[in-house]
Amino acid sequence: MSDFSVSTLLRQLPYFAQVADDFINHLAAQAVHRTFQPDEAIFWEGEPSAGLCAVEYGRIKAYKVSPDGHEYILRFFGPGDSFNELAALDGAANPVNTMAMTEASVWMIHTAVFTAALQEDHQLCLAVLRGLVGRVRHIVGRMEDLALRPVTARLANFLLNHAEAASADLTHPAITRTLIANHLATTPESISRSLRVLEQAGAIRFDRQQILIVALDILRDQAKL
Amino acid sequence: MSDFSVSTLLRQLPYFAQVADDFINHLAAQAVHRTFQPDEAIFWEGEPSAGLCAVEYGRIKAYKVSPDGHEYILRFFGPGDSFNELAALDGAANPVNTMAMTEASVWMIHTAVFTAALQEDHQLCLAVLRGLVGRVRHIVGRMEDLALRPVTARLANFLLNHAEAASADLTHPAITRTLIANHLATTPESISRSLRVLEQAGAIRFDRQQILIVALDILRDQAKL
DNA sequence: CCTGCGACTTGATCTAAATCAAGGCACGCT
DNA sequence: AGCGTGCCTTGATTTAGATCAAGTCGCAGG
Repeated sequence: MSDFSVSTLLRQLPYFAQVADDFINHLAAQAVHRTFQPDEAIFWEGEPSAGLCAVEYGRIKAYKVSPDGHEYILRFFGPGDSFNELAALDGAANPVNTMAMTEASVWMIHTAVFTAALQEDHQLCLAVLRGLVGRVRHIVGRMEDLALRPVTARLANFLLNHAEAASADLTHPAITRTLIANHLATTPESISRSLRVLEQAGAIRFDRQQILIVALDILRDQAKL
Repeated sequence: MSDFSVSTLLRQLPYFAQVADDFINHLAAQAVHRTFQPDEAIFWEGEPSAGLCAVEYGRIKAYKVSPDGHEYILRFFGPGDSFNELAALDGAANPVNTMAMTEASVWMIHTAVFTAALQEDHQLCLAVLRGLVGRVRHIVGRMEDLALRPVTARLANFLLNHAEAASADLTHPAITRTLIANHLATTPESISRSLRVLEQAGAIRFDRQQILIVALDILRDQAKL
């Protein structure tokens, strides 16, 4: 904990960038802190809203599970990310399962506190709206991927997205191939083969377990954008 | 046009339910009207924002096309629906293509007008936020479908959604099997075979080209929810 | 009534990707 | 160093669903 400040964490969230200091402090004072072990569930789909969550540290996944046990990961979160906006906004059930992939520290703002803040602060409302619009645009891209593109193109797309976004860098951490597979709605084996295809095409290289992007243009081509 | 009133149309949109009359009239005064022939494009993906669109009459589809010509329909619209909120909200390019499937009449509110309204009216802002949250929840369900469920389950799910929602009823209109196929990211042949499976299972019946839902519970079971 | 067109059905292949099944490699632990 | 244990790779096989190819049905127009 030491000199960590929840206010600072909240301030980093795009939603709260424009919000007055007092307001931030007010919210921060009501935030609830929890830590999680690797593979520990944070909350389950269908449960009453867990409120708005902000990641202090650690890596988290949001996922769905099919009746026959297949996992589909909708999104990864890292430090400075927030999640569960949907339930925090409408007060209905959590839309997905979330789980800590590493040790993680999360601050949670109760639904009632957050919605009250929205009622009061027009700027906050606009910021959340902006954030949500960006989210939907991103999701639409992912749907297009799932509906229209083969595995290799989805993978190329994934690598492109994460080339810039440091949010979930491909480097060492807990981003295993199985995780990528579950995120792209495919299998580890297919990821392996597709990585080989991209390597053959000259888009990427392997440096001792590391995926290195060699040619963005070739990658873009493979992504069929 | 006769005694049709744009204000009344806007008032029906969930976004504008709580907004003051003057404000509605102000927006209505600035709305641009256009009609479209069957199979006529309304706007293209990537073009500058066409603004917020409201359907007076007709049936419209929002869709993406892959490089190899496959079409994926994200959503259908009918009278009283609005679309292109994303571009209207952030002013960036239209996220998808839209096309009139039948003769259609659409009213468009310029992006600048709409965003100005949002700046001014907190209630409007909250209403749009609510609407968007609902949209994302729905989309997440569709993603889960695409990622985790086979065609028959997706189809069962589709039939369930449209059993209540009169918005796009399965009855006579332009909702052909090819359209359903493109909406569920599959082919007309697969839809045909899956319909047969659902019939066999006792979930639906055919009455001269019509799909009739016989047993909601069996359908729910097939949807693997 | 015939004719032709468009959408649906049905069957026969084909194919991308999932599943199944060994190995191999790297790292942590004793 | 020796040895698991996980994760990744690679190959063989299977399968859901796409594609290809005929028909069939219903309807509109002559």
